[in-house]
Amino acid sequence: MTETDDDRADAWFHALADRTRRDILRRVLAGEHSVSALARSYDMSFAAVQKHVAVLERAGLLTKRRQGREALASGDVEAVRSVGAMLTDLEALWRGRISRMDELFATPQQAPQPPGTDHPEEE
Amino acid sequence: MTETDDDRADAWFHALADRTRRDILRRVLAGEHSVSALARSYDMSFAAVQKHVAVLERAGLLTKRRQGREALASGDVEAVRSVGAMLTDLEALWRGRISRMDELFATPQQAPQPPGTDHPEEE
DNA sequence: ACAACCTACAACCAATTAGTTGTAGGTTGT
DNA sequence: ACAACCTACAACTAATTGGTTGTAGGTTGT
Repeated sequence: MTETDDDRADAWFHALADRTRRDILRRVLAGEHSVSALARSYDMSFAAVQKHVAVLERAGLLTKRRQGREALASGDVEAVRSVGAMLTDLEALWRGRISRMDELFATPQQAPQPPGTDHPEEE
Repeated sequence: MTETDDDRADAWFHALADRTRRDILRRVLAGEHSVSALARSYDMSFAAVQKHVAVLERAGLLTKRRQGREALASGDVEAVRSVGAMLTDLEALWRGRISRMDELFATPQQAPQPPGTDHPEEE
């Protein structure tokens, strides 16, 4: 699998960066809804809503199960918690200045790291 | 001022939906960095990094202050917390779904809810 | 004064996105 | 069987995005 953490985070935040999708997510977290029931709630075509649902599904923020002719969508609260955890990690960075400490202690010369984690000079 | 909550949330999540911007945010949460210092950390043009910083700034996730010829960027942890709070609200919606299921089992008869009487807290 | 540096912004390009309409296939009730 | 319904996906368009290069103005050190 080539799915990196960054890929997952990209998908999460991209999915959340649209108010219609956030609203859909709210509804399916509160309870199961069929795609067509969701579509009736918005002033756009069924296909458009279906695409939004697909984006949320690809990001892992909701799951669908098939019941007869309907596709019932349900929010995945664990995924939502994972996104929240990412932000908590950001807060921790702020609190602890972890990045700066790494630089000061762990790198006598320079740091070999994933894409562009060079040392940012003195200021 | 016509900045709605949705506009703000759109900007937040859009800004976070790019791995370069998330990395920049990590750095400036850990400590102040000049734009050019940031730019040196990534394999792209200065202008590209500057645009990413501008996106984060417009979203309110970082602030810049001018010192001499440098623009020093610093992460705004309060904004990060606000984003986290949005996700917590989403979780609360999900918890409400469980409460309603409880209600369903608990009250086979009638269920006109007197507002805010009970507050089932469990996970 | 002047070269080196830092920032800002415009103009452009390729790729992606959010919407549309249209078509096709599976499910349900009569 | 058939009409009504639900879903999926393709094809298209307009707008946005993430990158580029180029230009211009302010700051610093010699």
